[in-house]
Amino acid sequence: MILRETHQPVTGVESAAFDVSIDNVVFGFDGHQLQVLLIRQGLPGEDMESDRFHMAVPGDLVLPQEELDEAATRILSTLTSLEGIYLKQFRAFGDPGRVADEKDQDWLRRMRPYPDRRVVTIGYYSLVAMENYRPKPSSFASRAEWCPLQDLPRLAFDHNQIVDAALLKIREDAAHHQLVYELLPEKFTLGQLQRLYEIILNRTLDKRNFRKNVKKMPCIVPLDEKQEGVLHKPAQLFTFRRSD
Amino acid sequence: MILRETHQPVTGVESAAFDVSIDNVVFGFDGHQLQVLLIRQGLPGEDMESDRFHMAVPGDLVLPQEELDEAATRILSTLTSLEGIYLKQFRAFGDPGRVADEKDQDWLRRMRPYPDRRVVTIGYYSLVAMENYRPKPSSFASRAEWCPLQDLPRLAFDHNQIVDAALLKIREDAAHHQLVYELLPEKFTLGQLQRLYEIILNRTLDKRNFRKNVKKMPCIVPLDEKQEGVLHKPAQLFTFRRSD
DNA sequence: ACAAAAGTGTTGGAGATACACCCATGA
DNA sequence: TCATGGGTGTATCTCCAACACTTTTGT
Repeated sequence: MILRETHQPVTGVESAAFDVSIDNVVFGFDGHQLQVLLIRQGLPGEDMESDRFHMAVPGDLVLPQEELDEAATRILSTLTSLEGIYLKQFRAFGDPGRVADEKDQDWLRRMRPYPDRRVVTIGYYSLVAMENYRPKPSSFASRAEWCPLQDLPRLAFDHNQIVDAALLKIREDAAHHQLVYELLPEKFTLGQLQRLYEIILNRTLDKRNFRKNVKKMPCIVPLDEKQEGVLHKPAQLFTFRRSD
Repeated sequence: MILRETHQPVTGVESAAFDVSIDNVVFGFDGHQLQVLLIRQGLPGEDMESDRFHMAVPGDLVLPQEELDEAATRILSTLTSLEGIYLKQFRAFGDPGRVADEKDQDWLRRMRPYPDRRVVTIGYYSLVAMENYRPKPSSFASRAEWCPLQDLPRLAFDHNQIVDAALLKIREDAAHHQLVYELLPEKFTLGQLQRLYEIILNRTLDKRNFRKNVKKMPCIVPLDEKQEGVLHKPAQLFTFRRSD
């Protein structure tokens, strides 16, 4: 039976209305492992260290007149001060109970105008060169910080699931030679580039074959510079040329 | 400025509430071209032939306690009687004006309890063997019918955009040797299979090479049957074995 | 001198591409 | 007999995988 078929308004307004939110999974790369950007969703006046279960991926409600992509950009920059980052939508999450867990209710009741309203969230992911971005906490997000993917704590709502889904997605995308660019600093070594691919693709690569392929890519160009201060033979530095 | 930061309820309830809907892009294959399943969203008592601008992809609102995938399945079967079809989420559409067009307002005002509410829709796509499914109209959807992808009319809301996005998506997925199975009848010829790939991949394939590859797939098995009633040499029929 | 990562070529196999003619049927 | 799509094999090329040793720096 479809309510709208009767042309009568649905009864129980609140139950029919949804909130729509955005959750951004921001991946960083420190040269060794993938990291995820988390915020501490503190309640006002609460000790920030008190409870790790309020760790969450940076997300918030979409405003009434806002496009989804715009919302994702706004929310990320508000919560983490990250600007000019390419965000890509990857999936919607709409389990009716995704926000109903006991551990999340307290926060919701204090921070959301309609804490009981069902929330459908749109997941976005993004890749960031960690060293270029040292996120500063905003007043709302009590703290933003990088966390290695391996030791993610239990996150708010269904955010662990959202991170997992985002990871699957970037694995797919990387196999197709997309992205990657965003995760590295402006100058990088071929060793770093290879480690990044190995982590994303989740397998080891042959060094010589890898370098052969890299040489064929016109967008990766060598610089007249070498690494300094490393305790081994210094590597040549490379950079990306996007306009090629 | 973030409203929730103040811990005050947002004013203007209606403007902050969203409807969430599902739109299903169902592709069919008739042996020659791709088709899309459309419904005529007639207003009650209106002549069905009166206005082509109410053609739409089968979609409706998500119910308050319904998972998104469930909603997609329910909505498709309610509107088209199609059952047991694999639906895959591919993207969310949230342009604030996506439902505001003049041509759509009349229908919304009569069929939706809150016609002015912003609607975020989650797009699903699906592939169907056309001959297995002759959709019967339900009472709500005045008529469901296949329409060749080439001559889609102007559709309701932003459905043309949604169909385009779905098409892009299945092209991607087909390059990865997924799906396809669903689009063919139980018994098919290699010619049909090749045409299907050519249409989805949007390029021509070499017949001999194509057949070489097919022979290597254990899931495509020859039958002891030939085409009948065709005006050329009858082709051998094949079928899919999913359990291999 | 040693530890640690950088850097460098060749070979063999698998898979993709290109290509042209005869066959069976219905009209 | 003709028009239509069905059906078949070979030669070449490109891409990918496997594989080991020398080099340069800091300590």
